[in-house]
Amino acid sequence: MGFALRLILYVDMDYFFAACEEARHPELRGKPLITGTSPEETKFRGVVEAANYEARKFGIHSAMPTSMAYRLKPDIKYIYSDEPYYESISAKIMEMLSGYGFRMEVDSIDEAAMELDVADYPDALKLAKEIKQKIKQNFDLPCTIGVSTGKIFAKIVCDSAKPNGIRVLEEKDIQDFLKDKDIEKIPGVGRKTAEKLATLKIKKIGDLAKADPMMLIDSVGSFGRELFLIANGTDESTVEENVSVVSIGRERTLENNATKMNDIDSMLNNLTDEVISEVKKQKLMFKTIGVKARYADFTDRIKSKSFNTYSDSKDLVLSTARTLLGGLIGEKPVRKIGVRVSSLISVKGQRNLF
DNA sequence: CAATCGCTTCACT
DNA sequence: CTAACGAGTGAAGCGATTG
Repeated sequence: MGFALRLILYVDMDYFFAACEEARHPELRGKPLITGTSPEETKFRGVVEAANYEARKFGIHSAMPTSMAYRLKPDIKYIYSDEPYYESISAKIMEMLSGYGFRMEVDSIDEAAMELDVADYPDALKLAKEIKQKIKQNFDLPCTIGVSTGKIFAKIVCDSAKPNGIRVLEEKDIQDFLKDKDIEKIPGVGRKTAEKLATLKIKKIGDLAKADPMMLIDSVGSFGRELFLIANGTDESTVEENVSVVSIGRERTLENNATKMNDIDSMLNNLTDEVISEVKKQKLMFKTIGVKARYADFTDRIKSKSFNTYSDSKDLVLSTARTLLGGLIGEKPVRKIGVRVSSLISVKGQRNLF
């Protein structure tokens, strides 16, 4: 007791959007359920955002086209994701967690890391159980909690304990736990990175641990160094209280593909409203405005423009976005447009670094 | 030649 | 039948540009 052992507790809500729906509509429980990105009328143009575990039994998972989910399970229950509602539940959960007073990093709508100041694993396990039970009692929602000596280790072990689990990974067990796991279990390693590393015959985290760090850096840049350290049991990640936002954007698929500015005007106005209200809510100003067009053939184009002063003006976003999009709309039909602001500064004055 | 710009790529839910 | 299915949010990286 007493010496400093850094312990991170990582909370990840299980199938969060769908679980929120089960919590407010208990009659949905026990049956396959998905929430998706598009309204009921056009649901087949969208993708699955969350799938409960009954749905996953049929091979359904997030990011899968909704049309495919229906092919796998024709009588599946579908709900159009109600993100403001999930956001409000999330805020309450995060508030409850921050009430513990530990350093805490909110990673997404359904994930958070807490840096504990307990001195041993039994205390951390006890705390994890208490938090899990509170989330169940207060919100009727399941979650999984991972505990380890670093944020990344805690996240990986959390993933391994899903759903509805708790798992503590002690320092002495880390290497052994990691070595047979696929490298894609490391946050930040997706398909492309995995493919690059596969050409070096690296598929498991154990392969990473034995690799030549220089070859790793050659293959995936500075990320290679972090990967090597992780694989060898060193997690340098830190829990950051105020991870500042780099950009704020909204994008949405049009009801009908567009070929003229006229076709996108109202969507552009809506997206701009949403971006501006988020900017104001977070008390930010921006210096760069960007747009994105996705064509019917699913190729994307983006354009952006930077100014030399900060602003939070809706009119500026609207007029700039309209000009930029004007250059992207032509023969090729556009199915989706987006608006984004970046180069952000906090209104309180100081620059938004880190 | 360092900082910024405009854009592409990638990850993740 | 290995193409086609295909939303939304955001960070990182990179070559080009600029002061």
